[in-house]
Amino acid sequence: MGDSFTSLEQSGGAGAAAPIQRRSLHDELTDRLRHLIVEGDLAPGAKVPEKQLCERFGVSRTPLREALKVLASEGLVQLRPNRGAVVSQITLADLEETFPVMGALEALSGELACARISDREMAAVREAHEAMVTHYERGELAPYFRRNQEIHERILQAAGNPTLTSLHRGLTGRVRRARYMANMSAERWARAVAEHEEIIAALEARDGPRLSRILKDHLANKFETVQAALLGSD
Amino acid sequence: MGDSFTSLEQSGGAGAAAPIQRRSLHDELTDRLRHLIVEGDLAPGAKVPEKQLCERFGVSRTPLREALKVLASEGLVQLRPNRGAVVSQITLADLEETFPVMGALEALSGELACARISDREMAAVREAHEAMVTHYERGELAPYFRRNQEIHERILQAAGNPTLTSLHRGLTGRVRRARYMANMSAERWARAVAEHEEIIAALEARDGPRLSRILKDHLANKFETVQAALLGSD
DNA sequence: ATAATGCATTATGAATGCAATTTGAGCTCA
DNA sequence: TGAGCTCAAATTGCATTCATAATGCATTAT
Repeated sequence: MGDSFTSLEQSGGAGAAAPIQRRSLHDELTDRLRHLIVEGDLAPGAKVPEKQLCERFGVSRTPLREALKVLASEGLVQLRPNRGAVVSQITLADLEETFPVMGALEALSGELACARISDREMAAVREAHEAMVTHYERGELAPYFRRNQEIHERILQAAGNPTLTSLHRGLTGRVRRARYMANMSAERWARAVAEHEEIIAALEARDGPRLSRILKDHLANKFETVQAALLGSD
Repeated sequence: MGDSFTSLEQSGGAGAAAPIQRRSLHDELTDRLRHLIVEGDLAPGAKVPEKQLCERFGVSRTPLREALKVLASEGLVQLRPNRGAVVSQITLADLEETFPVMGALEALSGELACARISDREMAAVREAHEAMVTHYERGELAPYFRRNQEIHERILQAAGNPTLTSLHRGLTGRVRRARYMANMSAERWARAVAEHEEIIAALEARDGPRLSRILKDHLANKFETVQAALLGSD
């Protein structure tokens, strides 16, 4: 899947000699649609009306349909022959099978990161962690989640395995759509922060196996949190 | 891998009541092209000539191009703006980052399988294992590999996690193209078989953590085998 | 002879057109 | 009333067409 995530890297401070950035429409559209879906602007279960979207983006159906095929291969939409695309629902069962996989991937990322992380990267993780804790103490949920996510992304980055990053990113996209974060109990939140303290400690100690274990458990706990939030019983 | 067998299933013994199999062209094409690439009929690095393929399959460029977009998102081809698609090369570095991820996924599959595998599934795995050992003893490489693969597929199946299966399948497709299996030393082969004995033992004992560890190591060793084969030094 | 330039050919990206399928409003008839 | 049918409108899948960029080749200049 997403070996197509290098968008940030390319635009680096190159001067006038840099190759002109030319993106194809379908590529651009794929990103835009993915964004619409992951961010919930297109509700799960909703039909994806080709015509409307074409008008909205000012393109013809061809590139839009190409984009839909790609999103279907990522599992974000489902294509029903002759009946158009629908934004795929994300069920509790989906999450139940997604989280262990994310756990396995993050565990690996932790192990690899311990072996390869640079001091600079470590400092960035630590900084994100401290910012996250501050947000936690202030009860700022959204910024907390952003920092939280940043930490996991930085660890993945430090692992230096694009395949791993790309698979993880795909799963994150799916999960993100569940929008569970609204209600998380104080207890669970505290526990998550405590786990993050452990993550940082293991990473600073470059203790791969330990970080691996912690991350796996962290994801398992996160799933329980999500489950509780979705069941509305926590 | 598995996606390449779906062509058989369709025509299989489905009864008259089975829903009529209506696949869209782009879907069918995606599978066919993927097959061509994974099986090496389209060589890595080769350009993908739209026109020729259109004639070959008797379709217009639209569905073919849709299929190419999907394959690009799977990493099997690269789309160069305005310059067409090329079958992506698989380098040693690619394998080096792919195998740990496969290892993590297989490790998870082992853990899940231990918790969920049925007696019937276990019997099938054991049967495949015994057949594989027989092929090993007879020095029949290709059938050995088929059975080998079957075992890992069955374990994945028993894990009951489609997301996991799907990610693993994607990586298998990439790796398969390396075509390393031709030359494997007697020593490495023996070791692989010994590891498989351990796999079966752990699975029969339903010892998830142990199977997990074995599978991870198994994949790491497999990577070494591949590496040795590709470097021609073993 | 070699390298650079301009032009014709070809391939690609996207829009449009058309046939097939689905959808659903209105109608029939129990 | 409502279950089933009919047919028009809308939607979809694919083919075709059109515009633009890349490639190959002959020509020219050095």
